[in-house]
Amino acid sequence: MQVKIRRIFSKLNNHYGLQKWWPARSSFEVMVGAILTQNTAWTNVEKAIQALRKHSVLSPYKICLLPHNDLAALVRPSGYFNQKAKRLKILSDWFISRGGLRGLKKIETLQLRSELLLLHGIGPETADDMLLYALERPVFVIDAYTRRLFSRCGLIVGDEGYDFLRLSVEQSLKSNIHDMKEFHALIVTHAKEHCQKKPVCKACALIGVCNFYKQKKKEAQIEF
DNA sequence: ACCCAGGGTCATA
DNA sequence: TATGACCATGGG
Repeated sequence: MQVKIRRIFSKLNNHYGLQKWWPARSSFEVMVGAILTQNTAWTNVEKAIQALRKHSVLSPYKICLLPHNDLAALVRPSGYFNQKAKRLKILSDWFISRGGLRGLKKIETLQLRSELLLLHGIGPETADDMLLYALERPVFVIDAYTRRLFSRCGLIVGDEGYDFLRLSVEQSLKSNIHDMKEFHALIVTHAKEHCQKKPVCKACALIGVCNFYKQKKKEAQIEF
């Protein structure tokens, strides 16, 4: 398991190269993006971020002060705009109450993670996005792509818990923050470019990562 | 016209 | 605990 995970990381890394995630201008923007991208295409998130920037409200203080309807209108392109407007306000309120970025840096990783998970609208993946990419903590992000890839590679059955997968990757990469940032980014890049809506994933075969193929909407798995 | 996207919450059984 | 409904826009 550990060896296979490292092998997948290595192959993706050799093929796609450095990813340099997360695309954002500040830690707070990473957190905003993490909420906005929930079950949403990143291209839509970019439009929402641009709108927030254009109106100069991409800060926790501005978001707290902005009326709900105005905020919802700005994040409209990212979908679920009513939910996400509320979640952004909850995040901003917490961000300020914990002393901003300076305050957050003083908090232990596990404490930070449990606090994030208590916020309404922030689940495991969103919290871990924030911890890894905004707060530089050694926490890996498990998303639907990771599960799918690992499943196709025969590493997992599919019903493993979130934390089991997260800890498995964290151990495999020896809690190296840079590698964890890259690995998650590589998995997303790979999935977006080659594993969607194609009968045969040429990249998987080329890279030798998962060699999956589809048959009439049903996936078939080949041994890794 | 349908399917999916870098999830999470809530109600029900 | 395990499914299903719901949230909503934009691109393929």
